[in-house]
Amino acid sequence: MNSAIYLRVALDTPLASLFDYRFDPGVLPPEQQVLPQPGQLVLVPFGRQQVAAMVLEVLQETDVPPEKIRDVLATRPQLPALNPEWLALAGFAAAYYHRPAGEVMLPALPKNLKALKTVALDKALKKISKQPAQPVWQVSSAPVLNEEQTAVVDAVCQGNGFATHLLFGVTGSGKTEVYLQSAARLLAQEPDAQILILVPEINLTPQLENHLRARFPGMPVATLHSGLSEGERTLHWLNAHLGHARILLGTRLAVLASLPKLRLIIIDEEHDVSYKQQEGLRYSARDLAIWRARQRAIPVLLGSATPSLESWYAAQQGRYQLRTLTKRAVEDATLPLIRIVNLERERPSDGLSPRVIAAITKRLEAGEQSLLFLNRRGYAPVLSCEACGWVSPCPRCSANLVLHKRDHRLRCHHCGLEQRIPHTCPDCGNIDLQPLGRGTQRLEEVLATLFPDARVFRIDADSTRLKGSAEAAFDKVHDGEVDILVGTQMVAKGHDFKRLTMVTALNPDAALFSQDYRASERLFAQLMQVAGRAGRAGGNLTPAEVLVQTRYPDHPLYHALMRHDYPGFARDILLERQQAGFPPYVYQALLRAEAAELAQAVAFLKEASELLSHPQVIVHDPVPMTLTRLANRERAQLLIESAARPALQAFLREWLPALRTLRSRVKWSVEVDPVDI
DNA sequence: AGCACGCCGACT
DNA sequence: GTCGGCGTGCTC
Repeated sequence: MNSAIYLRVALDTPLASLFDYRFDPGVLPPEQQVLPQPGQLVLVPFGRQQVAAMVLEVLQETDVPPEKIRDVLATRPQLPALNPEWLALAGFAAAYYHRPAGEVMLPALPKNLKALKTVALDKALKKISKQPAQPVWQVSSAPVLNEEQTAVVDAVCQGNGFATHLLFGVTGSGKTEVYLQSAARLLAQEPDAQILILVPEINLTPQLENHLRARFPGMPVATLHSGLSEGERTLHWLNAHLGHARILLGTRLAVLASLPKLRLIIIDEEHDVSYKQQEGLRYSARDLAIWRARQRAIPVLLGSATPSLESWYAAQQGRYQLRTLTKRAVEDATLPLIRIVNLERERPSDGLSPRVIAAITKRLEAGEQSLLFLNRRGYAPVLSCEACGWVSPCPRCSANLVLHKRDHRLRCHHCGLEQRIPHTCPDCGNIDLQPLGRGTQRLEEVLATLFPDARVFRIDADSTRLKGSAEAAFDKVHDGEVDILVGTQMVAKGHDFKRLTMVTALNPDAALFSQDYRASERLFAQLMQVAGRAGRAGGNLTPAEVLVQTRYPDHPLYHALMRHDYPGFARDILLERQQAGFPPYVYQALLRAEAAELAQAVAFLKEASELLSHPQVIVHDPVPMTLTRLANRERAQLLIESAARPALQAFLREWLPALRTLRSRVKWSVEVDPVDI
């Protein structure tokens, strides 16, 4: 007879299996002797480490040989179990992206819950127990919605069960107000409902949080994003988990938060690439959010001025409900006039065409702001030797080192390598090395020379490296201490600059002919978004103007942009995608391999590609990645496609275990629904 | 992934 | 004679 009890747990390890441990209350302190339930955390020995584990099953017996079985070290009875719905969500994510369940579940929990010591957890729980049980909140006065907005709020709130609403509206059409009033109505109707609001990058878009706090005084709002301290993260996560927080505002990682009373999910800027995790578990927060809404039979509201083509296509097919806002909701505000500057005719000097210089001058005279958008940081993308053609290569990557003049460095934007700037050409000894091309630092320098009395300011990843400095930089622009703002895509997001009436995209052409078929979709979204920075306030200002400098003035993308015609652009691109057999008309997965030698990586992929076939799945030939060498590793990839998602999934379920049996020194990984190919 | 164990080259 | 290179194997 054997009366032992076993717990089957998930661990944060790449190993595909679950692990069984003996639960022996006799070895535990009295308060930890109660049997843990599925969804609860325990601590277990694993190898020579002690790790947190998620309980998935309580077992009376186990197949694991007795000599291997070890005892649970500690339990966490003070932490209520994650509910079966959450376990199912994490389980789905693990299965869909083909990673072990523990690799999804455990990283989704705050570190303080997983630590050996419980002091931080207990402290947070104590703090929460002192919060008012029934917080009193109200709704401060809200703008009256127009008809279109009202219809969306009605549809979202009155709908029964699961529905995906795609809220399509240009910048300034009042999407935020739809979010706020949908939230207000549901929270008023249901005393314990919770709402999840996802935003791309909370650090760059603090405005929604400010709006929420202003609109709902007293409302328990929790936030989750990478900028929180561990203490804050624990507190906010627990408030969501225990049902106290009524609104959870967060970045993509918040999609895996525990929200037992979740009633509505809102995804702002749903097309934004930052919803896709790009390392570790490469999940799409948008896709998981939609799965989660379906699971709970609740509505999900996706908002964008330039929806992802996946979402737009789903709306065309009727899988999503398209809700369009056609009017600018802000009084007086009009769409900015977008004009093309033909660089073949209007010759630029130092990257600035005469028309752009005139437009800046006009804003300076009017005391208004200009924004110059250049998606390339650093001083110049390469340093070159005109004598022999040498162009500052990165010794570790198949890329060039970028000149950062101010800190006298050459820097690789891919692997982070830094070098001093050489005085002579390493190849031929020539002393005349020239910066080639233009980055934001050089543009800043050019503008300072051209407009000596103007206050020129740059915002990019380099100028905002320190914590909090991005916010300070944006404040400076808001406070009118800047006349000409130079920025990368960082400035395209979220911020409304009240006195900004001119925006120029300096050099957007590169994306038109990129290898990556998604580049034009991203470019259109980016230009629409950056154009939306101009002229949001209306009033007594110069009419807003957006200039796009290009050598391809007849490109259809720019023509659609001038017409503010996302639907037209999307129609063209979808047709191209359909003809070329690209997503959303096919489903893809990518097998990536890296090794010291490219041939090893390719050989591994070749062998992998011959391992298995499936009638509905196409396995392409291995190819080197666009950036073949990264940090001295040679990389190649293999594309797998199918017109049917279940077929692709079935193939991967069989194929990946077989790949693991190929004993190879090559490091490999699989990505489902890749965005960068 | 960690973290062992394990067998071959350059140092005190 | 040891320190340490990373190949191979295991983690309930």
